[in-house]
Amino acid sequence: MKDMGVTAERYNHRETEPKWQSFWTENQCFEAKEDPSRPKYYVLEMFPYPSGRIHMGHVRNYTMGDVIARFRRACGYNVLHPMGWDAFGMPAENAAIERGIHPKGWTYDNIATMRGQLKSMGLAIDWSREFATCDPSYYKHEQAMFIDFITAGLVERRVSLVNWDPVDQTVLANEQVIDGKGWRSGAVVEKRELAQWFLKITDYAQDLLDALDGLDKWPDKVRLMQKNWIGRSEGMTFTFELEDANGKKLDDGLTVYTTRHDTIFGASFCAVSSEHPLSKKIAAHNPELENFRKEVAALGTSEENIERAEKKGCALGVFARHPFLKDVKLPVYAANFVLMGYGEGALFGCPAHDQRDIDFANKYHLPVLPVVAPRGVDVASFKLTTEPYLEKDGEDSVLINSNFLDGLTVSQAKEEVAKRFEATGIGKRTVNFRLRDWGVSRQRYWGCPIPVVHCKDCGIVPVPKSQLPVELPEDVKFDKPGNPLVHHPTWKHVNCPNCNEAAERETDTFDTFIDSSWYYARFASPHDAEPVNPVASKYWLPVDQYIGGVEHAILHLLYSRFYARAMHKTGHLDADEPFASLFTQGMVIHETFKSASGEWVLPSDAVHKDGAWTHIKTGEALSVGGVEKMSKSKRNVVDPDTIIAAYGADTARWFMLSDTPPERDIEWTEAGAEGSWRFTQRIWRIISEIADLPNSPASMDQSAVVLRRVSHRTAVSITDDLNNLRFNRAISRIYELSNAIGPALATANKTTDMIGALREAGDFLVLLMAPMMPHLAEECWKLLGHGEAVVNTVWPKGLAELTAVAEMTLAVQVNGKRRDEILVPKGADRDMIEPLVLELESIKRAIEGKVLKKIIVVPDRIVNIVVTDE
RNA sequence: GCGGGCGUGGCGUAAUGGUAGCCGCAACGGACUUAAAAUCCGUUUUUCGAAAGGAAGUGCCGGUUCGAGUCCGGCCGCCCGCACCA
Repeated sequence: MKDMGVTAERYNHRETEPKWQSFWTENQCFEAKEDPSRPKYYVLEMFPYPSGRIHMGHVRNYTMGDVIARFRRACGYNVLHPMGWDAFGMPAENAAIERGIHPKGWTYDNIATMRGQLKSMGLAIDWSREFATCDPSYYKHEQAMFIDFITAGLVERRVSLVNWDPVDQTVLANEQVIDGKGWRSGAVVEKRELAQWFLKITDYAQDLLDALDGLDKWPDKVRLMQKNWIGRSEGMTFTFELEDANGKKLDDGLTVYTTRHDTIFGASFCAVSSEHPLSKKIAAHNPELENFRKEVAALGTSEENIERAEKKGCALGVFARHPFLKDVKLPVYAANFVLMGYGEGALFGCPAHDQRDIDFANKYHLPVLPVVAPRGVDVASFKLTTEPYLEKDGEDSVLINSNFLDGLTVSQAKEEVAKRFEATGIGKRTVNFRLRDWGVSRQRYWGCPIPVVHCKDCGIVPVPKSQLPVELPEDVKFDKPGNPLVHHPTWKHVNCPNCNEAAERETDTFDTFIDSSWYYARFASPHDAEPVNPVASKYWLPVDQYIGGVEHAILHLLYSRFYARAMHKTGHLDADEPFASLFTQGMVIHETFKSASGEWVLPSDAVHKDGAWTHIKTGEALSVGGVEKMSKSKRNVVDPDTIIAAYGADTARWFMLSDTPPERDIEWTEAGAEGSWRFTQRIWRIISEIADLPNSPASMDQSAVVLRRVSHRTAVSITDDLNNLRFNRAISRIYELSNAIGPALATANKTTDMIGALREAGDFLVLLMAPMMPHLAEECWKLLGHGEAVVNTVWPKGLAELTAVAEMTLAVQVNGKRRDEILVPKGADRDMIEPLVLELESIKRAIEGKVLKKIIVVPDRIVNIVVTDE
């Protein structure tokens, strides 16, 4: 180990930080090895997309993970803290299209830059496990597992409706469709049917829902969001008989899904999706309906449009027979609000008890018959016109106008209808989920190739595992719209692995969410020949603490949970849940400024003068925008490199952890950063002064005990705070400890015992802050004369004799209002306390002339004297 | 529309149902300095008071409790998620 050459003159982060980073690397401090004799701790932050440079959000995220990693390590855990790159995706391809750079070069260049930036933060990461998802050595396992998924029945290929950009020749995600137009091309987006690959996540809908209960270390909010997303509902599917306008029975029936079978007597129409087979069939010889279908398709898929669109329908000219009332016929419409993808793509409308149905009924002059009403209401006069009656929680409602259901409650009526449907065989109880199967095909180059071959004789043939990976060709051009893999002269032409005849590769690539659905497991054995090594994964998994943005609450986290189950089923993993504990951190936000002309102005160019903001150069008046998430477009981004260069990584880390609770948005301020920087200097001064003191043992002498108590109690509370990810509290405890050391240092005549306490306090201060400011801690530790590095030093424990409390100050209240306080031994009981408080002058005054009712004594908490006026 | 969360000094925040405002930022006063910066010491919820000492106070109204920032009910405001899911 080389001499680190510490001097006490100044703290120079520019020299110190790289020095200790090299030290940690050279000594392989953070390289994790399986060791069954020690408890493991796997801490993981959501890995970054290599977009170019790290931003403050990364700094915050990785600092939190790093504090946990270093803290757990000091506590004796065998810590795994890896880093990698979510490296496939559209921005690389866009860079290629816009600037003629190859996606691969662009991506790996970005990775190199960002790796350097992350290293400058001094993260305790095992870099030997690093990989990028665009490495063929990673995605080949993804391909192999996909083939296993096919064998296991977890994959389906089917035609589905997609948003198609006719100019860019590609499928767009819903978020990429803006006002019905492609976000890049501006072309009007079409709906098109394409054969797509799907992963059957719906097979696990119930399990994914049920298992949420066991994820008790996940935020309730995320669990609830997933629950709503899975969207389980219990209802019935049943079939109406259909007839034409002349009353002639048709061969087809109409099967609908409903959760409100109790309202069947209030039904006044049926509606099907315009994509429903019945609608398509009739449209073939009904031009009006065909026009309607086109109109619905042209509306696009943007949610905004859907929300604004008027409820519209087109009569099909057929009628559904009411299942219980043989003379009642319900007109059937194709309607723009019926989703083909949910239930049966068909429903019956009960206008009296559904807002959407009543809107539709009013438009097409259909009856509105209430069938549920508050118990005791006058049935004859209970009428509804524009607002449906919706039963509220706890309200006592019963069925009316409903034949054999009259007088039953909603749940009784549901049960009765269900029994009758089941008895006659026209319907059955059904559970439906909102969750859709996961479409994983993307018509993109920069993604993992889907490892199948299309053979005109053999059909779809998986690529044999021995031929994996199916590597992306590098010699592609982006001169034409669409997927370059389709235009590549040779790549897609292969022989069928089955019959050896000429065949074609699948040119679609995987959704990048697949890449990020199992990377955490690959980190357990990143160089293994199998996707996941069973011994390593058994030891390291699940991830003990996962940290990332709440924006991934649904997709990434749900896909990962599904993927673990799919890997379990195919023998790749021995667990179902990837992340035992989840933490979602807040964003980094910053003030914004706008010029009179409406242009965003850099916050660093805004100066506050005489109560108004002006531009530092032009003097132009500026308006203050909101405090918002850092974004390039609003020009309120702060570059971590600049901050680290100016103040050092420790200051940046400290600021990202302090003041604001980690789950909330934190505002970046220059003043806050300077405050953090000043504190690093203050620590350095304090430690330098302590280091100049002679060596002296910590004793229990009275002059030492006061400070020693602070040190030891701080250790206890910081341990608790870090175990619970309350970084902001841990930091305020560090401030308190340094505030206690300052005055003690300033005392002119220090006893030997006091010096011992000070030296101990210095040690505690350094060790306790080390997870947050690791470089400064190492430098201080060295300065204090310790031979071993902080990184190899165990976490300090508070001694019981110093953390124990002997005396307590209890508040003394009169009628709940604080009047005085009293110092008593810990555990003092009523008999001891009562006489004491009644002797207090302030209490005597407060209860004078009143009648004493009782005295509440809660030992070690409070005393409350209850008095009345008479 | 449905679901969830949050309202505490000038600001960020703290407070197992038990002395509201720890800690930080900012501001102000003082020390050091030729001066400034840095540093150190102090003040800083509002209000009455010279002081001692009072009074009010955690968005608003009510409830439970000896005691409510915290629990319950109802409003008001802000934020987030989902959104034609039959």
